[in-house]
Amino acid sequence: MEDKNHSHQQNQTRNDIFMNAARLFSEKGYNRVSIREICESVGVGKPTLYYYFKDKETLFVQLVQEAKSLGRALFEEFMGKDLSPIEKLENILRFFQAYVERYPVFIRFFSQISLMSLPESIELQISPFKDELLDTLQEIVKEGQEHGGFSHDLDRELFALTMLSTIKYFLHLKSRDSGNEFDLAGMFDRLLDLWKKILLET
Amino acid sequence: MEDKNHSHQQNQTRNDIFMNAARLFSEKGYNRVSIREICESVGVGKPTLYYYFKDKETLFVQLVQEAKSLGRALFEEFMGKDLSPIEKLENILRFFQAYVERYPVFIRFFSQISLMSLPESIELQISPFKDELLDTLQEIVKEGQEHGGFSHDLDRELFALTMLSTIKYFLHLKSRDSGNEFDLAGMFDRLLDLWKKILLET
Amino acid sequence: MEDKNHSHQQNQTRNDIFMNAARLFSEKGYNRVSIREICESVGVGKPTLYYYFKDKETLFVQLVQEAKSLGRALFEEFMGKDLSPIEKLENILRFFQAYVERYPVFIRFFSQISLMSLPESIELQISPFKDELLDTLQEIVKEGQEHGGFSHDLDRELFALTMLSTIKYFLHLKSRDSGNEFDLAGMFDRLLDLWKKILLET
Amino acid sequence: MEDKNHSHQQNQTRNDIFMNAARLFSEKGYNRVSIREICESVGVGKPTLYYYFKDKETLFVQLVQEAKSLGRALFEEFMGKDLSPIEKLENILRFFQAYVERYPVFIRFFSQISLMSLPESIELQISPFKDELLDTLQEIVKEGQEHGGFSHDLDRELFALTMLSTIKYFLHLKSRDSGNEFDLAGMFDRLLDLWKKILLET
DNA sequence: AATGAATGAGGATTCATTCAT
DNA sequence: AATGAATGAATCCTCATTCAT
Repeated sequence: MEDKNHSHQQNQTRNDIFMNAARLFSEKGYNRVSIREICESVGVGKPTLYYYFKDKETLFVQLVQEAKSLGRALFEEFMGKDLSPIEKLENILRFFQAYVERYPVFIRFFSQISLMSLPESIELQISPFKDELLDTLQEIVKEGQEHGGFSHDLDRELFALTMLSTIKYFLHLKSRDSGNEFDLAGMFDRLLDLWKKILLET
Repeated sequence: MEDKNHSHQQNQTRNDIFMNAARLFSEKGYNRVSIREICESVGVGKPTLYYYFKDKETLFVQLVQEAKSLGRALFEEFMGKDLSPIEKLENILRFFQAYVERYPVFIRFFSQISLMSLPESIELQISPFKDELLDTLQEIVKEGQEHGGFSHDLDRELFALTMLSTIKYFLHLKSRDSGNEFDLAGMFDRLLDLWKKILLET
Repeated sequence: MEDKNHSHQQNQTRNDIFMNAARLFSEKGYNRVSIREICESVGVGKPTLYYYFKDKETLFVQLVQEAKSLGRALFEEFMGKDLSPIEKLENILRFFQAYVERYPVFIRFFSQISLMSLPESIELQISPFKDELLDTLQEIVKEGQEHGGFSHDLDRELFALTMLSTIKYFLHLKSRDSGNEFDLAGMFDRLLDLWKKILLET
Repeated sequence: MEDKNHSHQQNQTRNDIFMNAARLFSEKGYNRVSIREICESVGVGKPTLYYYFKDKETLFVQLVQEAKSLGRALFEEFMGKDLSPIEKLENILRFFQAYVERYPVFIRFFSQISLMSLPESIELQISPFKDELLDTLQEIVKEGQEHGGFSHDLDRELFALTMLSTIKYFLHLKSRDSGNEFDLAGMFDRLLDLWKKILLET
């Protein structure tokens, strides 16, 4: 039990740094958050941060990886095997909703990443991740066209891109919505209706 | 004559600073471009920059305003009075194409703006501009539904948003496309086809 | 039994720190070796080092004293009572050869000491040791002049200094000779020949 | 005239930094002198130093080059063409005396260089300089043996090394002699006498 | 005997900005 | 209209050292 406590305490500081950094980065971007600022927000000295993270860059990259990893894990929960294409699209939107609710800090952080002006060294480490979602969306549409009743004369690639950009835009809006006025769930419902109308031919 | 020369020279330096700053900001973001870097790229001393621009912030804001203003002027050229809704949508895409071709630096800069992590002070000055385009798009769709043959049971607001985010996303991709491999014109053609198919009911 | 083991283990760690510190200091100088570096090279935590040594300074000074003390012990082996002055000179060179072979780390360390830029506090503790060798050399030459057949009109003090600086220079060269290309023994033989030629008048 | 003043003022600060840095480095070694310390000793802010010198390393390397270059220039003055080997040796010693008198700061700095523990990057830039003097000394002895009446059965290489190390040792002593108690000139006179006695066979 | 976690002080360097000229 | 020189404040990061366990 003592061991657990110990290990818990250990992770506590590290986690505090982690979460505060995520929040600050998502609020102000990489360059405008200083190590000092992070440390002050946590209430530790600078060397403590450097005890847990090699440097600012590493901290940031680990943050990205963590956000991705949590996202992927959550995504799995929503991606059952035997779903119809429409259900899959629905679940993708539900997944983002859930992500937003469960990790509000990370979604802001995550939705900002692609938009931040980052040091080149970081971009290189992050870029490989980019837009697996686009592939997923395309495949769903393809599947839908093949045996899901989706309209055949629809530009598959382009429509997937449209869906992707819209989702991202909504997440972007939500992440900037400090007063919780933006009803993401409602917007996603309407979005799904729109997609259905477009995709399903009569 | 001397005066003119003088004044021309004056504008020349100012303009050099302006354009180099635009290029650098669009390439690397606000925070990662230093005054020194801008001055070196122009070949003048730092006080020269401060002679023309109050400070870094002012330089940036003026840049935004200039890009907006040029954009608006160009937009007028494409927005004739007696156009059908579809033609209007087509022209909006043509306008962006033209903007990209005519002001390649500014489009990159402009497309970065919303994405940059900016000091709060700047954010406040810029935000009022945001997304007049969304209104325009909504009105076109509305007009189309009223007397343009557009599908009536389409979520107007949402579809406009979809269009907006897709355009932005394409401009974003184009602005990051260093090797000129991204065929914006072709994509816009396909996009217009897609929109037509969706909007025009049979 | 357990106690002995215990105590042995204790000395082992202490000794590991000691030797690694000696090596690192001799390779890079006092300031450029960090406590972290020493600890990492040994594979212990920093507090362990501080358990055995009060601080960096103390560690260094103890290192100097140890090197000196080992040197002195070895020196005694080479300084028999009934040696002729020439034999004494020869044995001094042999002593340094032996020191180099037996304590390669310490000789590097030792030869660096006088050259390192050290904190004042350390300098004060070390300086008293300086150059007992010079006195020894002078006395040998004096003895040789008095009843060893050494040339009488030789500047005793100065020649001793010449001998000292040459020995030191050779040790310095040897200590920097990573590839083991420098033949110290051979050089010392030649050096002894030279000295004989100079000291012994025909 | 104004221009000269201007340029003088300009060089004044730079030179102040230069000389203070030389003094501090020679007193305490590279690592233990901080940029802050140099700036405080001159009375300027840190950015001023960085205005004149790229970084600490560059400052140091330029210092070395300057000391070397001044040394070489002075050396030329002492190395006439038609000198006898003995006169050449004498002049080498006189040259060092002159150097010490004319550039007391630099001699300390210069004599310390080889002894300092420097960052590897600096050592690489400096090492090419090493010990042209040894070659010079060897050639003089060779010349003396061939037609200067120097003893033929003297180990040429070794004796040159002996001379070199002794000179260096004296300069080292002088550079550490804060109270000006060490009579370098007198020592050099005695040294020359010793060398003559050894080199010139009867 | 040894450790994980934390610290305060200080390191070199760069920033946007301004002065006198 | 333009410059060389200077600055205060901030940047990221590392140091030797220590506390509680």
